[in-house]
Amino acid sequence: MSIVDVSLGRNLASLELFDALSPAALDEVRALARFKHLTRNTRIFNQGDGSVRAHALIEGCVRISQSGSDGAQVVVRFITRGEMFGTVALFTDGRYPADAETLTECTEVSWSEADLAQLMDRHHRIALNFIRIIGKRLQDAQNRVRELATQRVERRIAHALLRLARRSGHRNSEGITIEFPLRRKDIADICGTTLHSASRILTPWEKAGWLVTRDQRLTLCRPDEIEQIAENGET
Amino acid sequence: MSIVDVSLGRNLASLELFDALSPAALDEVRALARFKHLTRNTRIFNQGDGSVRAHALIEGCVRISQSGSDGAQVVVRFITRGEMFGTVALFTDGRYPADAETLTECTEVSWSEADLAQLMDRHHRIALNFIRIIGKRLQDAQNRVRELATQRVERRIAHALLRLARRSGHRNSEGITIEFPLRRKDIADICGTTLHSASRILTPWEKAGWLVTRDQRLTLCRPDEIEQIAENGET
DNA sequence: CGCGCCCTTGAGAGTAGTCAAGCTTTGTGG
DNA sequence: CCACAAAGCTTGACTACTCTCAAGGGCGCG
Repeated sequence: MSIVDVSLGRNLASLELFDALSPAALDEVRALARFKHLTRNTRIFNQGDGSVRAHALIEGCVRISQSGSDGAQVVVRFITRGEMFGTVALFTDGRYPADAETLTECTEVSWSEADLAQLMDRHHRIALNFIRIIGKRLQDAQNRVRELATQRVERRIAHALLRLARRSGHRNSEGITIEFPLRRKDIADICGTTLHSASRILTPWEKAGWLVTRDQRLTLCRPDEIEQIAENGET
Repeated sequence: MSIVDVSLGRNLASLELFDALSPAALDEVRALARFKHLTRNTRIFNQGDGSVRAHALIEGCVRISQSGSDGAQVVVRFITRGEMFGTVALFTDGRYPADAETLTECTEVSWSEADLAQLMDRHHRIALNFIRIIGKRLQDAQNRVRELATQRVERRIAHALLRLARRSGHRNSEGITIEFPLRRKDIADICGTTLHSASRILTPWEKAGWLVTRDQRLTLCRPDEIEQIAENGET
């Protein structure tokens, strides 16, 4: 077993899907896994593609986005190290409902639908983990629906930034830096607004020193102020 | 076994969650089930309640709605005969994320979280069915996010009505009647708009003869016209 | 008959989208 | 290393969709 295998093996155990699995079971999981290294800005799958696989990210950042027949686009989710993606299509209609594209260099691992079904069959725990994961996603999605339906753009952006910071933020001397590259357009597509509105809202925040964009990375310097907006809808 | 038991037993087999289960397995399922009859406008559970159960509706209609801390409300989903509800909370945080209220007289059946886990453990098929069900819901939710983010109210209402008609519509001489009582406010809360906007949009459609409201039941007389609006965003 | 619930309609205001132009940063090739 | 192109961002002017506030009508029920 090479050094790479060892380290990947350890990483598999840290995926939520394989939480609390025995070493023997993990061996089986690893035997069926397909690892892949990807460069920046690579499509992993496209909306509508068949032959779906269950994916997990070992390292890097991936953007999941969905477009309607009219071309309008929303970002469904950002994926970071340790998270699963492409899971919605599994065991339902067998087509990816969204696109996945790498934002950085990535290492991903994936299993075919049939192999995953077999693993679940032999290790009941995996099925339960899977249920927990998509249950949480469903809650997230429903909260997002409520936000979109009831809150205004400024507040949605504040919420989105806080959520991203909480989930994938690194604390440093300036504040909390969100680890993946975010263009204004991405922020807009997360919040269901336009590039223009996003820009109009973020610029004053930058001017006020509440956040900084550098090299497409966002740092929240004053999360407290942004929290204010998220809560009250005003400064 | 009484006549009621027999008929309920048959009904259990028709629930998607217990699809393709052996008669023996269904017996186990039934043994752990708790049946309940409910009158109109009854709360089944409240947002935030603990000790969650897995629910399924044998007969009737239920509205699932969620409110934010500011009181704003959205309808998450309408449940009709044969569907599950209250599923999101299972195996995640153990609190209902929404309210459930009956819109008609109802018969529901439910299982405790522990009992369902045990059933899944013994009958792997149930877990797979469960995954399929919430996978589909997740897709629905994501599509809804996209609609809210990219489409205007009129189009969202058209889509919502068509979806409801497709899922719970009965064809008759006038058109397709949606089987549960829908107030204007409900339609608004489904589409993330206000009672006023919903009314302003629906009234012209009624005037044009595309739909009729009678006794809080909606009938789509001209689904083709509504389809037009859903597709093109114009008449 | 009066009250409550639901729906409709009008007027006005404001949020956010569209269109358009110019600026900054990044990347690439000479 | 510079020049130029491409991509991303900001900003202004304008428009319009949708919300808010307000008033009134219809219907059923006690």
